Amino acid sequence: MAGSQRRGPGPASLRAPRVSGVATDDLRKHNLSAILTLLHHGGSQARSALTAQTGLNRSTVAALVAELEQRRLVYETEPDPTNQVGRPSPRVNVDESNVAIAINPEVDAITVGVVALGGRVVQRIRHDTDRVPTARDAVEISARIIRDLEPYLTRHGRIVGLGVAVPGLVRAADGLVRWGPHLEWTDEPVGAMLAETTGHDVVVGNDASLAAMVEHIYGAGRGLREMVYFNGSPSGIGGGVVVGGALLEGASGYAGELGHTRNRGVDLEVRVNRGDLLAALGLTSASPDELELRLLADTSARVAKVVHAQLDHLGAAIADAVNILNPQRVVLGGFLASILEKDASYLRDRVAAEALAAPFEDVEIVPAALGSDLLMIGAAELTFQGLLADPAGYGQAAARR
Amino acid sequence: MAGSQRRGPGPASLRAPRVSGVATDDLRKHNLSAILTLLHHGGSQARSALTAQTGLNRSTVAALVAELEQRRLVYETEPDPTNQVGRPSPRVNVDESNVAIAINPEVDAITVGVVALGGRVVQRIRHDTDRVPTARDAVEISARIIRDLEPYLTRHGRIVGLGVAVPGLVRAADGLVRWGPHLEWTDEPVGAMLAETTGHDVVVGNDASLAAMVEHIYGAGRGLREMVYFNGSPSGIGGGVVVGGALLEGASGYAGELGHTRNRGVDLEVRVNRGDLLAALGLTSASPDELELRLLADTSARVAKVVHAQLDHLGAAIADAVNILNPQRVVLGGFLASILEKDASYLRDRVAAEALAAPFEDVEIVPAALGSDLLMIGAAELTFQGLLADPAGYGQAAARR
DNA sequence: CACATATGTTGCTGCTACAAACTTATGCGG
DNA sequence: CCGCATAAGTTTGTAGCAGCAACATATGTG
Repeated sequence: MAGSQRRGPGPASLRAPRVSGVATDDLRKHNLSAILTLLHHGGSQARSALTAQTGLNRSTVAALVAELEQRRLVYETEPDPTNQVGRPSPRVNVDESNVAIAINPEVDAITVGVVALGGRVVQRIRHDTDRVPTARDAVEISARIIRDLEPYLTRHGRIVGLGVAVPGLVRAADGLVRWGPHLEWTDEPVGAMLAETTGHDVVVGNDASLAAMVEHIYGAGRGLREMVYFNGSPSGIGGGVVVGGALLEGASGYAGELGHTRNRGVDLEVRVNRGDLLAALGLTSASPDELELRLLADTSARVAKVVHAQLDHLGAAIADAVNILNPQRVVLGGFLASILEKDASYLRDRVAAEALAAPFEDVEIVPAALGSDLLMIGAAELTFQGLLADPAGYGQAAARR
Repeated sequence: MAGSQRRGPGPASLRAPRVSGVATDDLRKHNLSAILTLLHHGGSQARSALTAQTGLNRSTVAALVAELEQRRLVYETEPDPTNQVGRPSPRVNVDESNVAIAINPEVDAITVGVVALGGRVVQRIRHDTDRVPTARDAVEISARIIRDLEPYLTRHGRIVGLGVAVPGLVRAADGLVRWGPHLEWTDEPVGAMLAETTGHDVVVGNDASLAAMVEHIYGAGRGLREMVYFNGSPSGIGGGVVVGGALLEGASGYAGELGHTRNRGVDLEVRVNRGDLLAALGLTSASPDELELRLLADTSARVAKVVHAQLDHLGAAIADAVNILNPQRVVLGGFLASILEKDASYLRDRVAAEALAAPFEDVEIVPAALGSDLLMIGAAELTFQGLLADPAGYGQAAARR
């Protein structure tokens, strides 16, 4: 059984030739998807809660949950003692034996994780490399780790697929890494290589976009329809945009490159960068937490000046995003969260000065809520999207092969 | 019968508390909507073409068209002589007796138009004003014109509603005009006022966003899923963004303000403006066509310099949009189309210099395709969206009242 | 212990789209 | 001019889906 290789966010089928009609079986598919997605994103809950959220009849929900249970995607347990009148409703849980394998290649390590349906990171293996890994290195290292994990995972459940979070531009159509400046990758078909080597379905996405998606689903952007995410990492500024509750992909999957907006003739990430902060603090390296602590503890004018200079540029970039996209919330991750915490009102004033009043009124600027497992969950989420979109078809397709 | 007042683009129902489940009647609604939308946007066509495009069974399409016909939204006519083997398929036409009334207030005139389902502008009345109209002026003038038109329109068909294209920021929730700098309007409830006065449903939208929508449906962005539109008018630069085939609204309806991106410390529309072009050409005023002709005929270095300076800034703004949104096409309207035609390769080079290579590869930069009726069609389109989203429910609701 | 309340369960109904069989209208080749 | 191939309309019956009503069950309250 050869794995197939899919595009970035979202299952390939949604890209298929647009046919606008909808038949009765699409209906079932949609409702199964709605329920499984509610559980995957919202966690275990009473069946009656699903009834309320979907707006479907309770007999319909019972039937749908039964089908998902039969497909080993969820299971029901005894009702919680709720101290409420009325018959208690059974709890519906996602079946965590369905897992995705997440892969995140970086300049100094390859991290491979196992993420259960529902979003819990079950396992996480970091393989440090002594040089910047080539695409082939990354594939071989991950494949080796996966080979070791696989027997255990398939004995207790099934592997839905592989998801890769890459710091670089990923072509949606086929998961080709067009350009990864820090990894020095150009046009590397990582997805195809991994599919070939491991025999699993593979999806590939941009790391910051995936982080945006995860903050949207589980973090600081939860429940919002319009959100913009900026992430500051040692290697630059990445971003992601959520529109209408879904990650913005663009025509080819490159959308969301907020770090490369040309703010005053140069890229935003040239003016706003982690290195200058470290230098101002007199450090050569620091963990994200350490940087934030030192930054908040520092009271020197020199550091304040650097932070304000960076907030000026960041503010302008946020203002542009606010004018163009009119989001409900702007979420800042990485060191951008740290400089936000350092002087939030200054940043807000800078944005206010450059954005239009009306869209500015509605926007909140907040730090990211999630920590280090963000990219593992994001890569896995990419993989789960196919299953979530068609819970019935997915199992069938796998069985038919 | 009192008219109700709705938000900007899109029918209010879609904003209702998100219920994710879908029942059988939603299915019917969706398929009726799909067929009516195909006809409204694609024009009259053979029933068999609808079958092919929807992917539905031909008996299903026959039933759906019959229902639309019974609701007087479409009618079938004799098949075209196609010179093809096989039984000819009847032509299905939108029923043009369903009309929307479009209103466009400007600094020197109020234009009211009648637009038929299908997008044809049936009538267009321009009322010049001797001063910049207040919101009340605009409402009274339009209401008077509508009162005169109404008997004729209701005798032959029905008025679906009123659509208003306003040069300013419009709050989606209730159609309030938050800020219209050139009209000098602030927080004017034009929609509510018009609904009150005329008794019709009213929807209000931003003029440039509506223009973007129309270029997307009928013009230079036809069939695309991701498109960005910049419009250059005497009063500034407006914009609109199409994402996933739908106009981007943002959290409150203000999205798409591309003219106010802060390119080098000032708004784009300060650096790129029509006045400087006229001045360079030694003109004080000119029609759009005239400006374009003079611009293309001119060979002076002075004009070339002004054009190139403007293209520099426009190029940077387009590059930002390309990096963030990764559109398939960037469409330029108004005088922006004129400076594009003047030196398209220069603009392309400017964008190339500032945008990332990958998203730049996929983008075309083209002039707008549609002319002066753009805003009439756009305002009407806004009105038709409710009908298109639920062809059955719409008629019913009106009848029930 | 009776009652109100909320939910699960069961059997039936209506709606929707589909499939199959048949019919009709056209072009084409002899 | 006729028969055949083709493509589409039409008719009739069917499968699947969600909803609904009636009944059953489990909890809290007075």
